[in-house]
Amino acid sequence: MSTIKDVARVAGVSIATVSRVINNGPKVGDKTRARVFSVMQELGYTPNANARALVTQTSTTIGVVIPDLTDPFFASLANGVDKVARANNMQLLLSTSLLTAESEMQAINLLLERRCDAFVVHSKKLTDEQLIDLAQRVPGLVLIDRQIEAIKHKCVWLDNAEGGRIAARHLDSLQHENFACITSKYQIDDPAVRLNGFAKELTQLGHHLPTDLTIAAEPNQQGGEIATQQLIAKKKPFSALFVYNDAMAIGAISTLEDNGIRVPGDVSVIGFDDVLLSRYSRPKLTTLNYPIEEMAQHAAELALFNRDKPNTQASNDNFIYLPRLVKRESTAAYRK
Amino acid sequence: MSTIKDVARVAGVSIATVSRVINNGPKVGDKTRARVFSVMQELGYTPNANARALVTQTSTTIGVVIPDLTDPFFASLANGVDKVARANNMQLLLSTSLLTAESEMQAINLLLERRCDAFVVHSKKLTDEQLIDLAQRVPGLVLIDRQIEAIKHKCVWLDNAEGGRIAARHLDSLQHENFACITSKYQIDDPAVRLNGFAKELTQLGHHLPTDLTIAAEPNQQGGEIATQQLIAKKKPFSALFVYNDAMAIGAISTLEDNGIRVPGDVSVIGFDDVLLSRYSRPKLTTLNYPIEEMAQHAAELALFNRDKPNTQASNDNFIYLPRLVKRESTAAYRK
DNA sequence: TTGAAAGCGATACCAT
DNA sequence: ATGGTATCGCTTTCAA
Repeated sequence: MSTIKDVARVAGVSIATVSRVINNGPKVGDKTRARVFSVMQELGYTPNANARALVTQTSTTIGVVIPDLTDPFFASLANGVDKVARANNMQLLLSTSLLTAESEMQAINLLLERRCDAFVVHSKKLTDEQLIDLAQRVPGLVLIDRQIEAIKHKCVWLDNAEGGRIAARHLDSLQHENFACITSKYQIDDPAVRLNGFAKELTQLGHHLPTDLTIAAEPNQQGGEIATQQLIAKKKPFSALFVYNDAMAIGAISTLEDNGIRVPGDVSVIGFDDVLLSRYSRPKLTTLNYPIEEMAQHAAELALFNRDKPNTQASNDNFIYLPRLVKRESTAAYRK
Repeated sequence: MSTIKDVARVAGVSIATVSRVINNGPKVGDKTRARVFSVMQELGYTPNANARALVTQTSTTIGVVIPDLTDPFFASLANGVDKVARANNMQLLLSTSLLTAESEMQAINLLLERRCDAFVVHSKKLTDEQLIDLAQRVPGLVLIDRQIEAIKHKCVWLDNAEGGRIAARHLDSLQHENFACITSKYQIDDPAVRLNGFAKELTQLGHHLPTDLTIAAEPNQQGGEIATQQLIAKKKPFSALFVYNDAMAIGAISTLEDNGIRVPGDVSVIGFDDVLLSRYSRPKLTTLNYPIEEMAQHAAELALFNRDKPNTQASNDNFIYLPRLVKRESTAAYRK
């Protein structure tokens, strides 16, 4: 692969001049510029971004840490960051973190070594302390889907509790009286927060969520199916079901219908996340929209901004997003 | 951010020694090694991957070009490459190409500038000539989902025609006699090849695919719905429907059922791709599995291999994958 | 076992 | 308008 020196030699100019041509620098003679260009073409010259990063101290990359690309939720997250990268002529460096704290840390370290200009990190396993330490050392680092008070100006997150409350209000407004709930068995605290918001608001509204009608399962379709079977087995009446996420909700619906329970005729079901799936299901799922792509864009822009500005952490900003109710077909008014 | 010099200075050794410690080099005194390590810790030293890439001439990155991350198909592709990257202690550099030839080329160029060690490129817009030229210049470049004879040892692709044939055989084996088809209106040639394989095989089997029962639409759920409406409007009988992809197939099913046509009772529907969706739909979709993640892994490994080996292009290898029929619930035997 | 120094491929400042 | 050169942070001989 040819270098700037090769181009300079063939074109009969200095590397300084070639550099100017590459970067559309000022003051280059028209003839010279043309000649250099044609040599670049001829040699198939491509500037070396690593060398450039070394001297300019900017890598024009944004790093993203997510557990896994195949989850559409994280793919949307990455996509949001990619949009910002494109808009700034930068590129996405992806670091998947799988499930352990160790690999989350390693994923971040790899990005650090690349000297990314900005970092959007989704971490559930690292401790608050580890992340605070990191955030302090790295200006352009922003956490997404995590709320840490000490560095809240570097956290972009969703108000999960409010999501639970919105669901409660929605079902209440449909005159439901008997509630049930399916949650995730993984304690990464989102499930608990959502459920808590839901239960509290229900109480506020004068209802009651029976503890034995709250089932935890794997947060996927099959988990939803299993949890629903357990729910049905309780033989206690319920007409409104709040489910941890859309995949589980779809599983729940299919099990309900397999048992002759109509949705939303007999039971209203509400999911969470508003992933693609929810629009394809039948009945189409009522759910809470999680604007992850928008949040990711915001996080990326914030990270980029922080990198340039020194410590603006005096800022009192709070980057909380609210889930939005998307009424589709799986919830309806209660019929006695 | 501290550099190797800082570490050397504080530790009272030369940068050469620090370098040896970083890379677990041989011949370093135990005391020295320990001291250097502790200084690295103390200073929060992180080696600069760009500088390292410059001198070693390897970036330990694999570049991927895909149109868009939000399409689960491409997310799976990227995930396959990421697996290989992880396995080799490398990282994923992502370059999204959107839709135009220009931006596809630009996406590739950006990766070239980064001096990725390997490249997995999904390109539908660039010409054969452009890609051949590229493949010749860049040893570690492999095309995925594209078949170009001149560089077939650098192409990993799926036999779409065979997919069509498999679908035809499946529906024939279920005693169907009247066929219809929904295809994509975008001529990136996959649709035509699939359809062609389907129609040809049908003819082989003594059937006939009426041209007016072949409808083209947008390759998404809504497109599937619209096409199905048009199909129904023809008022010609059909009991077997081959659809370009799963999203369209799910749209087709919902429109059929909205019109009182049961799936698979009245009409059998078969999709293509086997994306997540197909397992969540009701009835669960019979489809053709497109092993894109596996193909992507293969492509990445091939790219890595080619980078090391010089020109092994004399190799007569052919990297064709076959789609696999996944029977679920949307197809059934024809009932008169 | 350790250090000095060349060099990777660019940029940018200082001359001319 | 153009060239010379120090420099970015690191690896890697070659000497000591």
